[in-house]
Amino acid sequence: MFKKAKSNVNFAELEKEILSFWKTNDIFQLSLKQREGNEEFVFYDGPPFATGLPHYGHLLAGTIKDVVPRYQTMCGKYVDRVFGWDCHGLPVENEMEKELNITSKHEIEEYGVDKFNEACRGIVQRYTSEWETVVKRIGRWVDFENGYRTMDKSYMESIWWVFKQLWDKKLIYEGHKILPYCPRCATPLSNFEANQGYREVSDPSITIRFKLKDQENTYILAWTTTPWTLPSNLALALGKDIDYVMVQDGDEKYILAKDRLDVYYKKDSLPAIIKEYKGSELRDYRYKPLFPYFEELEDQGAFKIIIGDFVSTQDGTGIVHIAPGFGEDDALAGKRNNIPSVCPIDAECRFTEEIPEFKGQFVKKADHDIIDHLKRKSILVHKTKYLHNYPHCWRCESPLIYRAISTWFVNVESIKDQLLKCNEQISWMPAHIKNGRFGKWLSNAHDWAISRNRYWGCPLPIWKNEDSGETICVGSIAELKQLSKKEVNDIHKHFIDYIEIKSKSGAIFKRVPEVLDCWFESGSMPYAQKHYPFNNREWLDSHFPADFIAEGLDQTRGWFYTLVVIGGALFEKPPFKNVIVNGLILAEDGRKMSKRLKNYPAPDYIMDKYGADALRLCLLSSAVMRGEDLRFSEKTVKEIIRSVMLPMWNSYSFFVTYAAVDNWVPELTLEELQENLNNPLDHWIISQLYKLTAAVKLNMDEYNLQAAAICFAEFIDNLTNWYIRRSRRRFWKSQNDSDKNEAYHTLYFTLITFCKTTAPFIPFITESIYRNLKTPSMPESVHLADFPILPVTFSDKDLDGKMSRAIRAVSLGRYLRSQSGIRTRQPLSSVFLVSISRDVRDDLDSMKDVIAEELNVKNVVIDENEERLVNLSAKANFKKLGPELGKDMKHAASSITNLDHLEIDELREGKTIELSLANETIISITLDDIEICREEKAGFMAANESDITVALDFTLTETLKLEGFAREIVNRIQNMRKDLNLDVTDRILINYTGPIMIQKVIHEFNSYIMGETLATSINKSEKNDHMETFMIDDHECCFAVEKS
RNA sequence: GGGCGUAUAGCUCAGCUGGUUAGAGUGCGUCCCUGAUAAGGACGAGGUCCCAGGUUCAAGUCCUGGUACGCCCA
Repeated sequence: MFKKAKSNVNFAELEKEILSFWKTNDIFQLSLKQREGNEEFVFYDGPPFATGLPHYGHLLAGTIKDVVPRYQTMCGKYVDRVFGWDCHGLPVENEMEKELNITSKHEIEEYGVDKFNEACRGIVQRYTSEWETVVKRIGRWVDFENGYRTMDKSYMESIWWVFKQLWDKKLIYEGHKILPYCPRCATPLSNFEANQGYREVSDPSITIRFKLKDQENTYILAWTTTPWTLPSNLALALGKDIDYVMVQDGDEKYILAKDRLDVYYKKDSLPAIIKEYKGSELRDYRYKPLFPYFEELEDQGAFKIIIGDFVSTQDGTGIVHIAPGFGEDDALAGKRNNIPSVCPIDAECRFTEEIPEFKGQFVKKADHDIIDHLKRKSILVHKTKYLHNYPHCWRCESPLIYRAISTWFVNVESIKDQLLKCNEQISWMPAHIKNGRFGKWLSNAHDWAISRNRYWGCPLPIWKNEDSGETICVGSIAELKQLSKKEVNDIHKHFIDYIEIKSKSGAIFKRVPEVLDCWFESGSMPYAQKHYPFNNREWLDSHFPADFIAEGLDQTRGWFYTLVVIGGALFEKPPFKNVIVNGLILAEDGRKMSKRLKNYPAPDYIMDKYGADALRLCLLSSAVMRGEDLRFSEKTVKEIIRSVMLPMWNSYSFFVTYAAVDNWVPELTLEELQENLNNPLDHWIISQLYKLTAAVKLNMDEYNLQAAAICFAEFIDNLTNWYIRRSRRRFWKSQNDSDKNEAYHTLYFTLITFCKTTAPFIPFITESIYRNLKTPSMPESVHLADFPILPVTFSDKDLDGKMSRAIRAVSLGRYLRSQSGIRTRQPLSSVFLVSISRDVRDDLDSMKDVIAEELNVKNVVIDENEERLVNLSAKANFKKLGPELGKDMKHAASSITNLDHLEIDELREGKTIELSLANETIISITLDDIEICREEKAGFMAANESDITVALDFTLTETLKLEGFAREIVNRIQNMRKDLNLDVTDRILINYTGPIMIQKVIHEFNSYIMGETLATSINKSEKNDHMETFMIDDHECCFAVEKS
């Protein structure tokens, strides 16, 4: 016996009950246990930063990370799901600094690195309970208890192992490189960190003049947006093929790009051009340094004109000031031209004593003073503001400085081919990421700067002898113990910086101060999460690469990249086989979601109001599953409630209502049922069910979650608005005949199978429905069931076609009724279904009953003589004729349009017709070469769509009219039943008053009315207060209904 | 400046390898139906398929060049 379902369901409440059911009964654990020993489906969970609360992006990725494992589990796989936390790095340090009211590295060291790091350790778990709450609320099943943390000793030791592997493969080196550097955090950032903070800023844009040596009053005009780099200027770069001019401006001569003249001079006062050159002609010209600080470097090749391919005439003067210590182009050009490099700034980007005039000033702040200085010396010729995108520190928002830094690198460029090969083996969703965004990024990969001059992170396991520069790389804690002869329990910076290694010769090695980029740590996750290879040595053989990972588009240069670099370098394999890359969730206004702007509804609010299922399905049905942006709005969640959740619930509620009335229980299996189906409606919905399950499986196996999810609404629509609508009466028949039993079975299995199919997507509502519908022999949770794979014999394409023709005929009939103004409740004598096609006629004939009932007509007349109702014309079949005729196509099309009725008939009889075209070509055509168009004849009540024409006989006989009245009366009484909240099985007593006409109807259709409304009596009485008054056509009548 | 993606109805989006009235849902208007439904059905209005060239008998679809937006990198 099934419990009745609440008709006013509250999904959020229902979900909370399900959550507690899962928890109490340990369903997640059971779902794993049930598959123990089966083939594994390996999933890696990318660790979020342990600081900050989860937002929609996390919910989205979390949903994907839930749907796929649930599906794979239902398909029989064992899917371990372990949560992870990214605990190290600047995000945490930053949070701690704020809390300690500290703003510089200097202050951290004063405070004490040990205290600082321990404080960091203390706060990383601050939000874990909030995370757990939200992740669980959205319905995600994942193991929190055994989650990995990048700060755990075991995890860190594996990182050392990874590092040592790279070291042994000679993929780690120390180098100087121009890197984005945060002056506040006093650390270089990786390039992909730098770009997280691009923002439009206004910088000074100045043009300055460099006096050429050996030439009277002649200046080169150069341009820069970083005045503070001018003291470090060591060269000027020109484009080889760019045209430059020397112009006379008063007493002075200036050199600049020809294309830039009109920017510096007004059109009507262009200066005289004295000379023109290509850039290459000016190579090696020498100029006088602007500042005296590095004058001596002239002997080493500085202060001359060089050629650079990066020079353009887009901005400035077409002449670029080169400070090799402060720009990637600059450094490279300097190296090529044997120009030395200077970098006169300290760790916090303040000028050193090399620049005495500005010593101690933060470089960006010194811009102003430097400009002033240049002005006084008459070096400055032009000054304005320049708006451009400039990178900022992604944590503290300081503008970054590009500067030469000593850094440890992974030599990614040397293994690039390897990595590209790995990428070939990865299947990306959406596919274009593979050779697009990710592939392109990989082919342009630079060496990866992995050291950070910070504190809270996994230390680089490198010990260095200051004098000789020799280095030792340590690959494990045991190795460190052995080399140092010290006890080691924790390998965070503040524990191991004091540990020294003494070589046999007595040389002392000290650890280098840097810690690792936290992306190196998360990229080591496949190994470190299980403390590989120190533990679980064999584990990796069967758990690498992962079958599946999923993260956002922003991880292209993040986790996806670091996983591939490390996996590729270590094992020459891609670390994952399939990846879903989700897009960004934007606010409804198309902008980023912003707490400050409050331009989006909080996830809690959405889940409390509509439930997690609706939110999940809303996300899963959208193109955000294919890496596109989603404008999220409450409306789209509501739409899911309307189109899927409610109709699904109502179908279920309908079923249990009647099953309870009849005490119905299933006796057959799905297979037995399928073999014994008689009613075409049942056959049809089972066939639709087959189509649904097959489509969901196909799309899930291709990781196309969106395509799978959008199938649900269509199925639900077919179920509610055709199957149940047309089958409704089959459930009321008072006797348990076999058709009724068949209907019950069909709807029952349809609901259960639908639940199983959609359970990975909407785990709550499906669980709730399934739990009520299941028989004792079925698993206690839908998530312990197998994903339904229906035998192909369930599919009946023939019937699908028949039904869709019937639906089309009905829709045409409804159209005719709406045109004529005769409502469906008014029975009509006949509908004419006309088609020239025998197949169509046969199909419609087999669906006669369904059509008659739906259109409320007494007779269905099938006919082939469509020409009585429609005019025929012909149109070329472009797809077929186009390739054959080529240029003649246009002429043929117009000749075909002119075919008359008789010619069309000839073609339909199978004859071939010769057409002579306007250009005198003769072609012969058959029926296949044309498409027949039909247009309803004026004056006839007919409607046509392709090969079906429908006409209705609108003649109303007295009997039909009376029956129409009877149905009106039934309708009014049913509405009253509903208003009284009567149960579907309640019997009623009817009293009425009305004119003679109504009395006649009630007399004649007495048993019909009573049967339809479950009335035990219907009596004429005096009008009283309990009665409701209705107008039926022009007849006023009153009814009173009470429960008998 | 470069890479990748997107651009179709008021809104959210479908549209397969090019084929002739460009679709759905929602919103709006009118009508209809209801022993499950918070629903449902029918019809109507609403489109220079971002722009400009090109290829082709035929372009929303392919090519080239632009524009706008998003993300990423300089």
